[in-house]
Amino acid sequence: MPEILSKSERTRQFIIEKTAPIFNAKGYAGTSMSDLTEATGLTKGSIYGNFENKDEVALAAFDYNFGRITDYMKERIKASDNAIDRLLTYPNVYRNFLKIPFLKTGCPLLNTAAEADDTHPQLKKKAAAALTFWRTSLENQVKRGIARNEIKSGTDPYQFAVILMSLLEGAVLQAKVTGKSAELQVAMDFLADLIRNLKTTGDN
Amino acid sequence: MPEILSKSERTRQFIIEKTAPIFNAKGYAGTSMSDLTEATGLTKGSIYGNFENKDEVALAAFDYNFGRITDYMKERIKASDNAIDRLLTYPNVYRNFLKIPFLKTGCPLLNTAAEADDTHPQLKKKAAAALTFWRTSLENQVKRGIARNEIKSGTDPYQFAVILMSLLEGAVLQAKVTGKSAELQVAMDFLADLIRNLKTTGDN
DNA sequence: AAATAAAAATACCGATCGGTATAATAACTT
DNA sequence: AAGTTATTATACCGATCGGTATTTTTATTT
Repeated sequence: MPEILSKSERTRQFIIEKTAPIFNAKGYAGTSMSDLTEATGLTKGSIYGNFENKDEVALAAFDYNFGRITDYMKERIKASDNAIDRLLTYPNVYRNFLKIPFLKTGCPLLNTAAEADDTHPQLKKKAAAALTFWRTSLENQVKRGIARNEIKSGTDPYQFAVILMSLLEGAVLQAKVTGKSAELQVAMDFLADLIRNLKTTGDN
Repeated sequence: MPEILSKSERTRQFIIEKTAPIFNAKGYAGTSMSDLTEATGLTKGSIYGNFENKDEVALAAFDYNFGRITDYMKERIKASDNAIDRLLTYPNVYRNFLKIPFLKTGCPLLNTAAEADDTHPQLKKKAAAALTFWRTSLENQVKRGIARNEIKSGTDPYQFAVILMSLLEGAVLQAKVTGKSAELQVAMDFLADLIRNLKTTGDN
């Protein structure tokens, strides 16, 4: 485990960070190698010295983009100590989706899934894995809430996770294309109510 | 109003019908002029004789794709005579989304909105208009249901429309990328319950 | 500091991109 | 059926596409 990152490791990371927003905004097909050289200030020789081809940059960029939003959420979720408040982090954060700087170009999962499902098997696979990862994480949050008697025992973790994700992604899609967050507010209000209804009643 | 379509009008329509699925599958940036000549069997000269440029074909293709799903739903909705059953048409149809032939390449609204929001102002505008059209249509269905005393008077048409659309689009996104319709089933079950809960109780 | 290894820049490749004159052909009009 | 108009095919344009071999520069090791 190197204390100091080698030049190539640093450059590789630099390329990913600089190009990830471009891939998210323009998509895989819409992003060209010259977009990448422009965004990084590097030459094609340098980029191809660190990545095999455009695909490899795109795949790394997706991981980076998804990792960023995952970290962002994780950070905010752990600020709460009970299952209901933790779940409420999702509507609370996504309510302001359009104003979160690194999400200005949209949800990487949404963008990548929509583009890649019929065109790019490798990206599709990554998007599918990210979706499963997210869903499993939500399911675990619900399960833990049930175990700690904070969430009603009858709650179906899988169903709840799918509903939450559908509401988030569907509302983000609408907000992004209309430019308004009214849809986001209404959907997040609804989701917040759903979550609060998971709460165990005082008795039992 | 011509009884007989001119050659160019027929060719124009032919081009739209043949290329619309390609645009939906590959997106605007991912679809090339040679994709269009290949799909139609025509030459570039012919296509450019009927359309100004690639943009114009793409815009017409979007209208065609969106019109198709709109007609498809309208046909099925009008088979029911009360507001609840009419609304239930959405979960009933979308439950089988992956198996509906002309939707194999996904929801045109979802695909176009996701790609165009940061890249193609004209397509974005069309997607936004389609979204508003759909939402208004849903709102009117709810309002009519309230007027006819089939839907609870307290129901918020705007909120309901946004929730329904979010659940549909969000679930379709998940189903398309995972290749399974389990998410679709679960989300559509939930939506169907939501709709049934709009029903007026016997008393009032 | 010199030698060596690694990384980045340059210059180039063939292929494809969207688009356009122009020529050939087919459709309409009389 | 002949003449005219509209439509389609051919052949080509410069620009850009993703990618690579080679040289120059920069890191790293000795």
